[in-house]
Amino acid sequence: MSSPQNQFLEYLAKNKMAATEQRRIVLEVFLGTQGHHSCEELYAHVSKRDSSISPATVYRTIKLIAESGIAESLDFGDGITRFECRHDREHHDHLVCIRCNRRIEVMEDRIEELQEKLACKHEFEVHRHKMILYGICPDCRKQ
Amino acid sequence: MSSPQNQFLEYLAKNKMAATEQRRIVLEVFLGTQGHHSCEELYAHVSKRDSSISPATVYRTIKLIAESGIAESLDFGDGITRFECRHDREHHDHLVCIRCNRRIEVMEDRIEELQEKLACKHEFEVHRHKMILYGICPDCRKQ
DNA sequence: TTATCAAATGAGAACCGATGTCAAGACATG
DNA sequence: CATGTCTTGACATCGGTTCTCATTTGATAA
Ligand SMILES: [Mn+2]
Ligand SMILES: [Mn+2]
Ligand SMILES: [Zn+2]
Ligand SMILES: [Zn+2]
Repeated sequence: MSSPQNQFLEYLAKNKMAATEQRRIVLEVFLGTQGHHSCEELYAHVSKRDSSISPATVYRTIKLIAESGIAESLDFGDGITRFECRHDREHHDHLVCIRCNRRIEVMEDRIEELQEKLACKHEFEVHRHKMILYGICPDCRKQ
Repeated sequence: MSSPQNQFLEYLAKNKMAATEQRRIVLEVFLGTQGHHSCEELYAHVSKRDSSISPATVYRTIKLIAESGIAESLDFGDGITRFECRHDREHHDHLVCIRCNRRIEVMEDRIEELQEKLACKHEFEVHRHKMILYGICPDCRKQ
């Protein structure tokens, strides 16, 4: 498997899009982060590297990065779209603490299997799914 | 179990809120609908009954109806908050067609159980969850 | 009943993440 | 290089929702 940088360049080439300096920088900054980040947060990091890059370019570029398969967009229901890196990572879902917003990443094969069966039963062809469990995390329960 | 009307009145009384004509009408209109409806759609129906009621009141009231437990707010990820009636209905999740937006309601006890176990494993106290499977519905697959 | 006053309403402004517009600038191709 | 298209930064605009505030209404007590 190629590096995310090459994967992105291939995606750009295949779609006849230019490999600009801004796109390279946004990708580098994104790859340098961990967790789930909003465009606003990414823009703050990008600005430190090159303050001339605009928020609009960050919005545009992270969307391309997601379309190339390197990032996944996440919607935790608070009106802010976040992105996380998909490169060399397995699929997972999230537990979200409604007190402190802590997010725990989880994966349960049997749930995934049952989701597929459930869809199959309705002759539905699943492309993706979203499963979020909202509640109180261990730390917040102790308080 | 009392009627949703009484349940709402009890909720209002308990929170020292007035049982206004507008609130009664929005509830009646909401109860008269089936499926998943946005505030804009509800407002259109409410207007037919009483054209003096404002959109803001519909937004405010449906939120109270949800807080009272009669409605549930749904987020299918398209930026529009929808509401569906919870009164005398079991919990369910949704399959969403990314072509025609058709929504199929599903319920799988084993998934619900595994979700609870999964949360338990992380010492997480689940309050609610969201599970949506996005894909192509049977009708759209045939095309 | 009627008076009282906090609560709710309608109208419209404001919010805010995100997208659109467009002239100026940068990239790929020869 | 020169060319033509793509991309960019700046800024306007969008749309669902929330806020603000003067006016009206409903709950409670006289
Ligand atoms: Mn994650
Ligand atoms: Mn439903
Ligand atoms: Zn927490
Ligand atoms: Zn369909």
